[in-house]
Amino acid sequence: MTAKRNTPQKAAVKHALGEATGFVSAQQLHQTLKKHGSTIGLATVYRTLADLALAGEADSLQSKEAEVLYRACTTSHHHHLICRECGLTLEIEAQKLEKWADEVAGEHGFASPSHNIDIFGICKACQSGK
Amino acid sequence: MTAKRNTPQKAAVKHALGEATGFVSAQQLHQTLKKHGSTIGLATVYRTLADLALAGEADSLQSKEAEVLYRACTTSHHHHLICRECGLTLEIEAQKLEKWADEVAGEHGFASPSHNIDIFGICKACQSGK
DNA sequence: GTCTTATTGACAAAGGTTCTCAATAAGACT
DNA sequence: AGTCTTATTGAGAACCTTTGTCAATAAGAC
Repeated sequence: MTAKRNTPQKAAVKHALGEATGFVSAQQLHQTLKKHGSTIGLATVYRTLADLALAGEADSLQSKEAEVLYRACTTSHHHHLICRECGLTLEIEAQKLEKWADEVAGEHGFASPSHNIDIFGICKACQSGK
Repeated sequence: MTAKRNTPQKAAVKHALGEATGFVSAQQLHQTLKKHGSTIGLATVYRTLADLALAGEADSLQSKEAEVLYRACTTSHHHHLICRECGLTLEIEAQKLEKWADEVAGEHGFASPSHNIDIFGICKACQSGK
């Protein structure tokens, strides 16, 4: 069996991802880690994030600037409400929505439906903040 | 005022985008255009597509492979049901959904809500086809 | 402690996209 | 038609994120 090993690097990435508020890029995480004294390599950050995303311990999201953003999250299926200014992220559930999406797919004869649903806006703090 | 000019290149990109079924990448469009004898530059294709997207004459979408896909579309707001196999794309409307997304944003104090909603699946043809 | 091998980190590709800039040509004005 | 201004083009370089390479390291098992 593929024996996974626990390394300080993986723990560091996990921790840094947990500390971050909202979504962060692999590059940002790498910078943060180095700033805190780590000598971790960029490739390792990418590899670890990909693993976490695969394991369902992190959510990934394509930003408009063509980079992938990650965020620590619960493993259950959910969507996001994201502030365009500060990156604040709320997890939202939507049973109705899941059902709706699957229904629409079914109506048109599509099998194995999946979906991308993310809502963006400006959060309260950023509206009043400046 | 910024005076836009009408060039054969822009017309060519528009036309090629209209001919394409489903979403295509800038690179694909560029290949297609060259295959048809055009000497258009890659940068021009990118620029034109960005303009079209801005003008609401084309829809853009981030693929999983980190490239941006474009598609000619009606200017009204809508979402997509996309086949993962062949790229067949249906435009779908969802008044309820729009309302729901805005409500969720409002409930959490978010202003200027917008959203990304795309549904993926395997279309009928691809299910039976092979 | 020793051994095996998953993992690391530095660097080098590999994409997609944007920038640069001289050359071209669209539209306006005669 | 001819001239002028300047938006636009095309070729390539530059940029950025991401993935691959590979010798060196160290985690876990014995």
